[in-house]
Amino acid sequence: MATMKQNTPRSRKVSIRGKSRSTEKASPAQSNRAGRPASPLITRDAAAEAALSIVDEKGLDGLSLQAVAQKMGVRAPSLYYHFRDKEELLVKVSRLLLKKISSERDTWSDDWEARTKELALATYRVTMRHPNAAPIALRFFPRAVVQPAYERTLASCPYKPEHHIVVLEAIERFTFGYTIFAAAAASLHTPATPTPDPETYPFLAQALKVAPGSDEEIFTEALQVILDGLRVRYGKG
Amino acid sequence: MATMKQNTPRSRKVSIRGKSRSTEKASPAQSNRAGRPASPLITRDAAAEAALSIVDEKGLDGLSLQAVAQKMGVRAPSLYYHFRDKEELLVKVSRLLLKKISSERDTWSDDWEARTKELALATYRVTMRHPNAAPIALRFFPRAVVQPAYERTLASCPYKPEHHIVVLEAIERFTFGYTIFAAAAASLHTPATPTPDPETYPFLAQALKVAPGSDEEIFTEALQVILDGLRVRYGKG
DNA sequence: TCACGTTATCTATGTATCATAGATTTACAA
DNA sequence: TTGTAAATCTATGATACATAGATAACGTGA
Repeated sequence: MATMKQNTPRSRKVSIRGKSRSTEKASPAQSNRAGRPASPLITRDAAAEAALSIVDEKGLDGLSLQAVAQKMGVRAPSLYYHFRDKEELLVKVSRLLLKKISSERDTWSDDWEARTKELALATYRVTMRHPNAAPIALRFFPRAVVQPAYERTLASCPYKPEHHIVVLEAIERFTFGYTIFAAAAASLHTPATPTPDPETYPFLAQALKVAPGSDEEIFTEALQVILDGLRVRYGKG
Repeated sequence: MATMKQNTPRSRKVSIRGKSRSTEKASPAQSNRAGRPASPLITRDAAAEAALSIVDEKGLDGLSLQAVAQKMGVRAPSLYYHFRDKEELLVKVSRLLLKKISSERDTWSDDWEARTKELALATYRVTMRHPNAAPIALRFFPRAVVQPAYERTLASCPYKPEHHIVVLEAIERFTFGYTIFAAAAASLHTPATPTPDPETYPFLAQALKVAPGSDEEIFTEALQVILDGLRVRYGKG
């Protein structure tokens, strides 16, 4: 029996293993043998983080379970102990993105319009930091998760209840839609927007020439258009 | 020589082959032997149509080249004679969708705002007829193809050139973004929007109860919010 | 302290899909 | 009539998702 424990003490072995595995390329030999490790190598959160970073680096097509496993220093099938299938991992990634959005600020305004702008901008910024992951967020968008946020929004909404759905949908879908669209354009695989030929497309060419500031400024400005529109159309004081 | 033409005339054979192949499940034996057919069995357009119908029926995950080939009564590798890879087929599908949008109406208004609304609504309607295909349109959105349409829009745009980009982006991204978001919600894989518990989410529950009409009406209304916003913010008469 | 069930990984394998290579047959032009 | 190009096929390879079963450490109760 004592001979069974012949190898180096557990704690040491664990730390070595953990260390080498956290490096970029993981250990060259990946792992030695099967069996339960001293402490778990995989958590759902860590797997989601690994997946997100792979998507950031190599795009959606580069996201294989093997790549995730390699980044974590484990073998691909081990992930199935923590996730039913790949889709479940992607769901976790989409929630991770939502979490990043809500923690983009630590305080949020009380004023409805200010708060709305803050939330929209946070969504835009976080997504544009992970443009390749935007389609994941779109596909697995967890409606249930955002309900509390929407409830809070409506609670301080200055417009009449019969307009609430339009207000909510207009802002939500504009924000996510605009952002996802912008992310798709910034992502891989999308043909770059061609510079319009001034001869053929004089208005387009001119519009681009005198366009204001950054993409984010354009987003903010477009959002303001919606907020102005709501005020005009649904009253307020 | 005459003996070589022993079999039934070409035209007949073709029609038989074409007929059996155009049926839902294609011919049971799929095909008999290799070699160039009397007339081509595959066209790029037909393949895109087949792919779209498969996506409509079985979702994006159900879209395999084998499924497309089966629907056309051919073998999967034959598609590679017409497309470099699967992606090229998807590009074709995204153009097919754009084509359906522009042919949704046969006449378009001259008035800028009316025309804008028509185009947005056409986009919404066509996309919602193919919600599973929306991610394809998003991913392979052919910017170059829509440039002429945007040029036309700007040509009659009542606002100043320095606002053109915001106007264009606000409307384009709202339209596509809103639509794609709505499509994603209507598509497979998305957890159904949970009905909010009136106890926990009183505002949300109330908002849904007094919500106006159909989804399309909400979209139209939200679009009008933007158009109103543009008018307030950027003048006009 | 030991034995045993549980936990968390592994290896090995199966299956599906994209993609390529090369064979096969027809059309068409010289 | 004959040869070259066109358009399909079969056969095969590579890769990714997924499952099955083996393996080893943990933890708990006797």
